[in-house]
Amino acid sequence: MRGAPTILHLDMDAFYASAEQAAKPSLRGKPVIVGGLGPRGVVATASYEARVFGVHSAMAMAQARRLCPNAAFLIPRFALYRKVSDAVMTLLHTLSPLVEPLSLDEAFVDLEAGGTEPTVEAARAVAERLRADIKAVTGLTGSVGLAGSKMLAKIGSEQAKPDGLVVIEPGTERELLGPMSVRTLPGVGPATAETLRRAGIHTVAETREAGEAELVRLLGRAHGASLFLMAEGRDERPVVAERDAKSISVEDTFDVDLTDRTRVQLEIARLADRCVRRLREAGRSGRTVVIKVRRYDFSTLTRSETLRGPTDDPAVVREAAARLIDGVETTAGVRLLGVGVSGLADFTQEDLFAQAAQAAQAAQAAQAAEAVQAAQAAHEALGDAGRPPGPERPEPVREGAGEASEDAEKPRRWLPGSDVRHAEYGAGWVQGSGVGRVTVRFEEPWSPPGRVRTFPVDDPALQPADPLPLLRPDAEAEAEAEEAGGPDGPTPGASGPEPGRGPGQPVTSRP
DNA sequence: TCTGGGGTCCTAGGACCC
DNA sequence: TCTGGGGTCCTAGGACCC
Repeated sequence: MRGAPTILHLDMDAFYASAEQAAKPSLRGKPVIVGGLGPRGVVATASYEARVFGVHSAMAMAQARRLCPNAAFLIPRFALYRKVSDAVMTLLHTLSPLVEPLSLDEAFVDLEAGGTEPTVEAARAVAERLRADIKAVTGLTGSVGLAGSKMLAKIGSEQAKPDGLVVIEPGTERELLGPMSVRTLPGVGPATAETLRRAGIHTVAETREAGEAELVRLLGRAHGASLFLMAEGRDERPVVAERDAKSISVEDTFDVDLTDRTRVQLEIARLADRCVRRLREAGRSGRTVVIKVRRYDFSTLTRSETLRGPTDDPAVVREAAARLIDGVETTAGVRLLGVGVSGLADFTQEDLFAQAAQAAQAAQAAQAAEAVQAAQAAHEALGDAGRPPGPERPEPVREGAGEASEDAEKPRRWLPGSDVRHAEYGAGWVQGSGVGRVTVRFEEPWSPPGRVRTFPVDDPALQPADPLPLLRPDAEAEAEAEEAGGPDGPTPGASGPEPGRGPGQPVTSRP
C-alpha cells in the first residue's frame, strides 16, 4: 500500500464497440454489438447504447438479438483493435517503464516508477493528460482509476466508467470497500460468491468480519488468505511489466456438434497445426501437449501428454494430439475441440539440439553420456529419428496453402463489419449478405455517414480490404502511402499520428 | 438458438526419489 | 522388514479474468 495514489489502471470504454463506431460513422450513437455471429456466438462487447437494452459481454448472441434486434451485429476485427491498443500502450510507456497490460484494452501503470511526484495532485494531472492524449491519438475514450494498490485502482476505473477518472485516496479504502458486494473483489466469481452467500457473507465488510481462518476453511488456503487481505484493503501486488506467456492454445466451437470420428480426428490435426503456427510466431517451443473436448452436454475434459523435450514440430504435436483424442469417447457429439501447448521454452528445436551438444562437450564424461542419451531419447520421442540432425525443419503446415486456386472455387464470405474496397465507390464495410447479394455501406472514419449499395456476392469490383486508421492520416503519411503503391498500398497505422507529429510521440507536450 | 476464445492460478492425488 | 516424511513432476479439473 502506498501513501499516494500512484498506481494507475486504464480501462478503455466498450473497446471493440467503440472502435467500430469510430470506424463507421453511421453507427455512432447507435447500439453496436461485437461478437460471434454464428448460431453459438456470444457477445464480446456491447456499446453503451446496446447495454440500455440489457445486452452485455458473454451473453449468448441469440439472446442479444432478441433484446436488441435493431443493433448492428459485427464480427470482431482484431487487426484494428491491436493497432489501437499498441498506440494506447505506447502512450502508457511514456508515463513509466512499469506497464502491465492485462488485455488489449486494459493495463496497470506504476507512476511512481516513472518519476511522477507521489501526490494526489501530480497523479491526477498525469491521468487527465493521459485521457486527453488517448482521445487525441485514437479518437476513443478510456476510464482511469488511481489508488495506492492495483485492486483499488481497478475498482476506481470501474467506478469512473465511462470516460471518467476516479482517485481513491489512501486511507479511505476500508470505508469505501465495506458496503460493496464481495463480487467487487478480484478473484470472487459466481462459485466463490455462492459459497460465501451460503455462509451469510455478502459484503466486503462481512468478509472481513468472518476472519481469515473462516475464509480459509470455506475457500482453501491460497484463495481464503488472499481474499481476507483484499477485503481489508491490503494489496501489495507489484506492477509487473512483460510477463512471458506460459501456454498457447487454440480452440473451435462448431456450429453443429461433431459425431463423425474421422472428422474429429481431422479437426484435431488442424487445430494442432494452428497451435504450432502460433507457437512458432512467438519463437517458443513447448513440452506438454493438451487437448480439450467439450461434449454435446457442455461437459468438458482435458487430456495431456508431456514429451521428453520441448518441440515446435507440427508433426510431433499433431501425433501427440492424435494419441490423446484416441482415448476420448466422442460418439455422442462434440461441440468444441481445442489443442494447446504448455511448458514453454524460449528455444526452438534446433536450439535444443545445439544445447544438448554443448552440454555434452562441457560436462563431465558421465554427465555427457547422459545428455546424449537424453537427446537421443528426445529425438525418438519427437518421432523424427530418421531425420538427420541438421538446421532444416519441417515445412510449417499452412492452412491457406493453395489459397489462390481455392478462392476461385469457394464463394467468398462477406462477414458483417468487415472492410471492403470497391473499384468505383471506394472504401466501405459489409452491412449484410444473403441470397447471392452483399450490402455495403461506403464511408470512412473521417467521412459523414455514407450510403448503402448492394452487389452480387461475386462482383469482381468488390474486394476485401484492411482496416482504415481511425483518424485521418496526415498529408505526409498519405503521400508516403501513395508512393508505396497508391491507395491500395500499405495503410498507415490505425492510430496514425496527427499533423506535425511523429509516431510514438505523445500528442501533447504540455508541462 | 443458451453458454466464445484466449489465458492464469490453484488443488489434489499418485508416482517416484531421497 | 517395516515405518516415515518431504519434495518434485505429472495429470485432471475447476474457478476466474477479459
